[in-house]
Amino acid sequence: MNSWELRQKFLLYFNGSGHDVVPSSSLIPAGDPTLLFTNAGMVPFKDIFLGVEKTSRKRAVSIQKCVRAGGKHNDLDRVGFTRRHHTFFEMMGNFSFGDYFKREAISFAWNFLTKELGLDRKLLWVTVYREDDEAESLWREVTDVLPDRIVRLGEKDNFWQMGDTGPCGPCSEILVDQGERFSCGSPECKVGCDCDRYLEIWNLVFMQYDRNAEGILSPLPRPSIDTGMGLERLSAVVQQKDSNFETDLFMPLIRSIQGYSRVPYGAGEGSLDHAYRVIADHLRSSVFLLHEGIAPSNEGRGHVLRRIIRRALLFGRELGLPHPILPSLAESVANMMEKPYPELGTSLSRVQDVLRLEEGRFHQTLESGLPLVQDMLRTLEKKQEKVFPGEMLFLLHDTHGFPLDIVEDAARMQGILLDYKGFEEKMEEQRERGRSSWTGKKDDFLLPSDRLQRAVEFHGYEKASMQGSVVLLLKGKEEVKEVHAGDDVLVVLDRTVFYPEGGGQVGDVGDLIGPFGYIRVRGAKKPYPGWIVLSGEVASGKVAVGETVDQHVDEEARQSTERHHTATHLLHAALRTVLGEQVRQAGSLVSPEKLRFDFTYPQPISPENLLAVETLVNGWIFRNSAVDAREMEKSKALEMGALAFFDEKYGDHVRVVQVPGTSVELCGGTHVRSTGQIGSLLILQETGVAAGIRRIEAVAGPLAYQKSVSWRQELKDLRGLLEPGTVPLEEKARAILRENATFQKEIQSLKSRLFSLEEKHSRKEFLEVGNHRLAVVHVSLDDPKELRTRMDAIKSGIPSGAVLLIGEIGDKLSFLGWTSPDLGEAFPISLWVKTLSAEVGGRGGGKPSWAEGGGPKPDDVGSFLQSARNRLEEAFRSRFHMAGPLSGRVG
RNA sequence: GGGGCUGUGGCGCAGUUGGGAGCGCGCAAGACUGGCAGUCUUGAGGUCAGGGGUUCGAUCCCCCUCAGCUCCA
Repeated sequence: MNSWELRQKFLLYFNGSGHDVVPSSSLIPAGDPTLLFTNAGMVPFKDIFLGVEKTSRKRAVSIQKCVRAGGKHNDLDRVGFTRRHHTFFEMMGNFSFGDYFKREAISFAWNFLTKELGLDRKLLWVTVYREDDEAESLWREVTDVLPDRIVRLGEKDNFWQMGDTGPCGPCSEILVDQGERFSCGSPECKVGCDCDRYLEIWNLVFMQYDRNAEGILSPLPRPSIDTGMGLERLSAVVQQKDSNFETDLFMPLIRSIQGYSRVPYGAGEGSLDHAYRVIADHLRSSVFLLHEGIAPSNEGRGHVLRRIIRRALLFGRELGLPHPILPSLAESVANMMEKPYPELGTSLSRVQDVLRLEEGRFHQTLESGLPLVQDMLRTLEKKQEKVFPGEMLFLLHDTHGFPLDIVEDAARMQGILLDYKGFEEKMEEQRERGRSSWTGKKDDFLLPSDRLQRAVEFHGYEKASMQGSVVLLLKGKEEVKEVHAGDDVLVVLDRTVFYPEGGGQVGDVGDLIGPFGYIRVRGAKKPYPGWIVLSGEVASGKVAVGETVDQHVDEEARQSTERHHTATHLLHAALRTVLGEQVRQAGSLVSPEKLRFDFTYPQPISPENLLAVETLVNGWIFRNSAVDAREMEKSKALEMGALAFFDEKYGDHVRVVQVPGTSVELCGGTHVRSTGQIGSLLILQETGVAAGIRRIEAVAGPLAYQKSVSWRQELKDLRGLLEPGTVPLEEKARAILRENATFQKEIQSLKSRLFSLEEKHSRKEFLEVGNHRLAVVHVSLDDPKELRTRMDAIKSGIPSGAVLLIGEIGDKLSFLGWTSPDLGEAFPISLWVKTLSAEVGGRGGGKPSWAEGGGPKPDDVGSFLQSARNRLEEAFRSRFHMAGPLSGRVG
């Protein structure tokens, strides 16, 4: 029986007994920031069991896709090395919400296994909770389980709870005896043993208690049922396979992988079978996670995904798989899962793109890191050392993102150990740096949160000015009763129109006008929930606690901020429309000057897409839709599909800002009344801020207009300068650049011809000693590089000899010396360059046969040159008169 | 938010006491070869990411900006 038939049978069986078939929900748990991924079949029903969500549904059946990886207890490392561990799996389950209880649950499960699937009851065992007599007697009553096959176990195995408090209860498991050969061999081996012999296939949870904070259990009014049976395990049992990986849920994929490797897959027996299993498992989870819009990144879910993908690639190396390999294997997954999950096909090409990108990135990482590892290992070998330094490990990890597993593998072959302790120390330093830079910014607020009896009322959504009375005053860090002109102050009013910094929106600025003085407000913050603290400076007079002040928010700044804030929401929606749902807000800054929006996306946004986003936003602005902002219950907001982010905390009542048909977000900020007020949006730049996170900066309203005016002016000025006539400006500019390049080259070649002509005329002035020639040439220059061109011209006429070029440029002298290769040793010109440079107060040096130097021009250039020439000639003459047989003075 | 690394012909990369910008592939022309594959010769192609500083002189050292990678928060 293949897995597809198994799915059908399961759903049909329970549907036939009154269960609604509920399709698998997303791998990203909706509205549950505590959970990284959906990791059990009951996750979508959690709120029902907790009593938070009301439903008319009494019974449900589902096959829920799940991911277990990352988080606290993560056994990612074990996947592939056991028969049963997976990162991605499917959980079949039937659920009762206060409807049937133990009797039916037991009966349904037993009947399905023995009657529907025809499993032999002689192979089945049952466990119940130590104190659950009811369950044991029910097993005896409603099933024909063999009497000696019921085992009682303790809380560890057979008591289930969701959290420290809340619904919980005993559970009961059905196990399959796989036979002697799966046993660990211990004489103690029996049900409950960790080995593979007794395989748990179905867990029936009897939710019957509610545990309160003190740990006391009280009976639930409406006990419920939650069961879970892994599709992979059941398939292995039904298909009589030794491991989950041999079933039709994995084998097509494993065979695809095999097509790319020379290493055969040995059905659990081969030496590299674990690599096959890791890759197959990880591909399943990667494809499903990517399908959900999760992108590989450095944090949270994306980080887990990246680790999974990279781990698959790591094992791909063991099998010698080619690159890129993941995109084609992803297709195998999509094909294999086509029947239950046809939607995989629609996202396949996007999934493949991301995989290709990530694979390439990983490859790059390896290529940059591997040489470093090899070098280090060679060095260690030379030094006969056996420990790979932690500092190097840290460098590999921190700078190159290099997987340490690979280092360990490579090191092991030389018997070298890794200094993980040193690595951890470096890592801790890094963490400390991060922490201190973080908390260092946080200015601590001195007063305790209960210093304020009543929460500050916020009226900034409706108006920009109102009265309020002064409740607290701080001068610097000290609480005072009265503040005076020039003081830096913090002010708390009983009610305020000043928006406190939050949700990315900066705090308002404005004025407080009291009876005896006024304060210029620079910003507002929210040090604790319910507090709003204004900061500013007393501009004149004095202000005291208890006084009533007129508050005025700077409306121009506020309006500009509001335009930017609403524009941010539109931008977010447009990005999701153009680039896809994987775009997720990763940070935002909304100020009067501009908006800055960070979001997850794996690569730079193409100019076309950026334009498309900008056009879309402006279209929405011109449509002038009303912006609706109101408070409502959180559950209702989520039902509307409001975008909420996991790093934000919201109470039961939330504020929802909606542009009908375009954008719905939970947001506490202030907004324009209708999109038309934004005027227009102009994207200024798109940049990267970290791997996988892009940043867009933009301006709206008058600022956008001003910006475009200044761009127009720049263009106009350029046109005025370049005078393109009817030719497009860019083309004109290119033409000028091209022309310029040609001129440069022509000048170069003209100069070198000129220099070689000059050189021919002056050749007769060269000093000749035997076959050797010496030239000391003085020239004036515009560009120090010209010396080289001149040198080329001169030395081409000197087969053997030396040249010293002295260039005058501005108020400096510049020397360039050359000797032919045969004289390099005999007459090292570098010494002369060095000496002469020092004489004029500069420095110089180089190789014996080629040296440069220079310094400030001496007062009497003429006599310096003369002296230099004389000394050089003298040295040259004496050197070669004595040395050479060609000196002409033989005998 | 805070660190680390990288940026050199179209592509992949070298380039240490700071002293003439290089290699491989690709491209163009020519030669060898019966043809192909190939070999050889010659050549074109560079704001050394951009800007500033130190210096007689900067691809190299220092500072800033931009881009990419990466770790921490």
